[in-house]
Amino acid sequence: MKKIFLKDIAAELNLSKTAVSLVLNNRGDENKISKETQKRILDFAQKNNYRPNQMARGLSLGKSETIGLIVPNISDIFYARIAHHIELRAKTLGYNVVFSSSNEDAKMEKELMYSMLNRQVDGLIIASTQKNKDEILKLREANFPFVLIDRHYPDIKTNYVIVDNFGGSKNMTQHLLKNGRRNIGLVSIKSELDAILQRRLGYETALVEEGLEINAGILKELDPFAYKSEMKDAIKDMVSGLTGIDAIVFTTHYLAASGLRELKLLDVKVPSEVAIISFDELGAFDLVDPPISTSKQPVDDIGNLAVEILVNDIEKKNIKIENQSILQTQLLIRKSCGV
Amino acid sequence: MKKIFLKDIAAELNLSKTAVSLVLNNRGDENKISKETQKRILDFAQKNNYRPNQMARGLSLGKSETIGLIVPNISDIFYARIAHHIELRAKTLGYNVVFSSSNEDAKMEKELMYSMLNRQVDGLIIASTQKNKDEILKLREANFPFVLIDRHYPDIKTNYVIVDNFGGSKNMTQHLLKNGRRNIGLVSIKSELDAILQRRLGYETALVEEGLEINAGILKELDPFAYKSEMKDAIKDMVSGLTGIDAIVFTTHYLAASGLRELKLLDVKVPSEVAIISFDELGAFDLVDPPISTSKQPVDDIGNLAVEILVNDIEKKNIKIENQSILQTQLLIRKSCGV
DNA sequence: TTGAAAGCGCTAACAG
DNA sequence: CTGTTAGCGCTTTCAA
Repeated sequence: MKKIFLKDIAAELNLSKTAVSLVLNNRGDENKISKETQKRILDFAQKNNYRPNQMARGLSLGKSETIGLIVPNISDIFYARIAHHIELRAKTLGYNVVFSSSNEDAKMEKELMYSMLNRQVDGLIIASTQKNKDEILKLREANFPFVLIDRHYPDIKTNYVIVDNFGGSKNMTQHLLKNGRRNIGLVSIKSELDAILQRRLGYETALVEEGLEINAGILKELDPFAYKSEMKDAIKDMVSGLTGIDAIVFTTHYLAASGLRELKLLDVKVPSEVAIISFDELGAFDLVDPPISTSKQPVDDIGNLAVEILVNDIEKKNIKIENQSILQTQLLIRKSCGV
Repeated sequence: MKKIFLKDIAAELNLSKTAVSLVLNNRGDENKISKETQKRILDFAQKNNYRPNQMARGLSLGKSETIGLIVPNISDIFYARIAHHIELRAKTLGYNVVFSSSNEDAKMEKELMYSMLNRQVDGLIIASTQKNKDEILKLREANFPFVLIDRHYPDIKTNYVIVDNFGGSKNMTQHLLKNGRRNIGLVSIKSELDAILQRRLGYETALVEEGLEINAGILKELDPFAYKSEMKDAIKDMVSGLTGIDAIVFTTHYLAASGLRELKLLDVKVPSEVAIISFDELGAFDLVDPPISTSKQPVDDIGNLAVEILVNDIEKKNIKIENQSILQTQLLIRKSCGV
């Protein structure tokens, strides 16, 4: 089965490339090409398994019908799930998706953005490092369609789909308070990410509204690339007699998983001695010992919405209106909270 | 910052497009273009942030420097991890990757293959549904570079990177036997996938070699799309007085997770009453109650190897030699086995 | 060393 | 209704 081109089918059928192209792009009627001719073309193309060269098509059209997706790490189940929904939605709308992981590295992210632009993606969905303000601004200036997910730039007007990190985190903390925990610690990562700041703020706000104090001893911020090794000391420190916390809020699922490992190693009883709760979850959080409570993020909505907003921008070109969605998280209470 | 093209920089510098193109592709020396001219070009390109249009380049070159990845489901942590490693390795070798999920659907998979071919990917990495033999054969005939991962077609000679499903599964089962379990059940999915068959075979072989019998009561094969709802009965059946199994081998991580859920609901003590072990694992299997033993797959090696083999084929074009790797799994023993 | 020109495969005015 | 023609942006012979 050898490759067949547009011109081949034109030649074979004694027609012009134009006619064939038109028909194959469903513009036959519109250009008043006889039903009969159309059928001949379609049949022939079908029978010979004609497959247009998308590079040629893209070059000519100035678009690729491809969406670029940049996430910190595709092997993080959270982003993998989002990617899946993005892919599904994109497919139904006629778009492919190329993805890349930035590894939280600003320079890499910038590279990826340009690499994808070079490849003529029609739009970009980015879970940003939040360290490439200039590049994001450039995209905006250039009127290039893009939507930020999970992480946005609070002081730039862009499309974005994020979750209510503040609210979700506050909820989690309030739940612990409601259940009698008074000495609640936070384990987070050192980060400028707004999402992370908001989660911390939600936590702090809940405490403050309850008239409780926050001090360094109960607020740990670990190096995002060394949290596993730093976790032990952090946990040890928190559960020691000095601070003696009775609950911990973790701002990400991997922190919660890692934290629980250390708690077990230290033989701290969860939840009787220390309750824990996590922002976002891993697939098996309900099976863990004890099952971990969580503020669950609506990954499907994030993915679907992002694609819809993006494709709308790509096709309608009404990029002027920023489309900003803040989705709610869902509080799932499990045994790790002690209730 | 407006877009700049090859011809712009040629015009600006009073050179020909050829010269500029040559230099930009590192073929300046080879074509004896003066160092000075080269520097002028490079500097100008750099300063003006020249970005070649990859569609044009690809069209001209007949290749895209893009690898297509087709997996059953990118949100399965197993494939997400592989994807991550594929992406990393591909990037270092100068390739991008487009991915899509087939959802285990043969027709979809075929669609995706062609869609990617249309987009002129230079090669394909496929974790196949194993239901598209004809298409795979066509790829082979066409001498198109591709490598199968995770699942291969046992009766077709192709490149592939898979794991030793039989051995891994046999190991798991033998471990249970060694620890005194005599009535070991299997929970798998109804599937023609060789990987799944091999896992079952490994289990059966271990039993048979021990002189034990296999009967329908201890061998459950669930519908891959309805395993969650079917799991309850399967488990109930196995632990009932009639069959009274004392251990279960799960052939996938999601089956293990789901099975453990049901065991808990039925108040079956793991591992004292029933030990469990899983082929492949979820991120939190060590935190689960009890921590689940597993045959861990080397996702990094799978990804890296696949890319290396593929790129080698793409670039060296020595597609004649099939490169077939069967990697070993790693048995991780945790509490769910009772030791 | 350099440049003109053809061509990759497809689309889209425009003229007939 | 159909065909001619001119690109899309880049690479690459081939001749100068």
